[in-house]
Amino acid sequence: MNILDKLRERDYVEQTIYEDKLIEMLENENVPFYIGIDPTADSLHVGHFVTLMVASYMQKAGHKPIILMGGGTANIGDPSGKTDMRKMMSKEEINHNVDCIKAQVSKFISFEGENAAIIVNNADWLLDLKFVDFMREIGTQFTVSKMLSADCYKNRLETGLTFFEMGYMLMQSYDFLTLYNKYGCKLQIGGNDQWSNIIGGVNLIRKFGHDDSFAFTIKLLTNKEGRKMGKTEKGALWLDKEKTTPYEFYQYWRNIDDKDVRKVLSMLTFLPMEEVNKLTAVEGEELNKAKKIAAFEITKLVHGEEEAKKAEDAANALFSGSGSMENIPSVQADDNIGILDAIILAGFAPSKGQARTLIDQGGITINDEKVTEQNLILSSNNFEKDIILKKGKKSYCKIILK
RNA sequence: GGGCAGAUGGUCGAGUGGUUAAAGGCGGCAGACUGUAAAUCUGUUCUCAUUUGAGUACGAAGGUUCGAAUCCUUCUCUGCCCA
Repeated sequence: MNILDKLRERDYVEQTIYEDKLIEMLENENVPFYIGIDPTADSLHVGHFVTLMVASYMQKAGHKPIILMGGGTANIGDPSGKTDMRKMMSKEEINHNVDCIKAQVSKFISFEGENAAIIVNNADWLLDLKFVDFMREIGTQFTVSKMLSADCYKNRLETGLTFFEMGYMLMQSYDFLTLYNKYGCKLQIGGNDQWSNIIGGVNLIRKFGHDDSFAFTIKLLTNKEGRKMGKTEKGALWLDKEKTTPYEFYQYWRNIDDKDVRKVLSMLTFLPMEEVNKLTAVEGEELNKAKKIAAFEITKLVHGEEEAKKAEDAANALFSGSGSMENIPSVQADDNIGILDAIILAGFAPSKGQARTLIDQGGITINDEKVTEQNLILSSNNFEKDIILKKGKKSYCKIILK
């Protein structure tokens, strides 16, 4: 089975271009390919996860990943955020982010060995561009009428399309061209929302007389309602364990909709498809098994086996009473802390007002007893040293009195 | 450059001088039901204090008024039309 079919089997692939030639090339040579990541934060989130999975499969199939950091494009900001143009990020900031991201990327792809991945930054070539030269060399290769026929611009036409947004396509295309020339990069892989920008690059290379530039896009990870997965009340689901704890991360996948289990098993784990099929062949309550495995496997990929086990252990302890209480999320608190402050400390509410609401609504329990008293003081005289604070049905936090 | 329209809470979107901390939808959270699922129903959803209370808030800054998201002035931004 060729790699593209393999990716298709796992439902990663959305669109391809020049597919026959692409398959032929992938079968016959080791192809340098690139994925782009904007270093706008010091951690990746679930949105990047799928792309990294694909990159990983590609590397295992013998192809060389090039990770393109959008240090140049991150400078000016994302055109889709209309209201606030992103602040200029300093070089230090970007470098810091690149370092953090690299550590996360290494969990999926290898920077060693024969087809070791490399990281490049498009700031290296974009920031020094001369406008007129760029327009003459690259700008002449694009026709506005063609660009406007792309869906992504068509929609924007009514709400206001800036020149910058159109220029974004040129820059991304130029990235591909540069990587082609510098590293022999022949394939770009990206999210399907990037389709227009991606084929811009493919065609640009072809206009300069080469016929071996290719691309395919990856399906966005969405839930059954078509909404992007990985959104939580606290914002994005980060891959950094400081930002999203492994326990929270595990719980997110443990709680997904029945209808999405198959998708995450296939797209976010390396489990063989036969196993995925077997796991998801059942219905109803039985699917919980598949969810547990999905949660474990996905957490293991991102945080390592040890953290995944801890998260699983904590879940068992809290939900089925079988694991040890050792690994459940916990915070230290001063003795004689008020219940409201404890709730905030545990991260269950951002303000006392909301903590009160939670108590009023009967959503808070301590050691399985419902809390009704807002002025309750947690002191070591009345309680054990460790107190299990619970919000709602599935948020737990161990309060450790100092 | 000229004309017109608009900017409201996490989001969408009502509201045109006073019971407006601002309808309704979505989203979030909690309760019931359940499988740590979905659907459904109920409650809740600015901050602080909590018996009544106070403070902020309707793009920004001023002003009119006993009283403004609502009226006036200037500014910023966005869209549409004409050039």
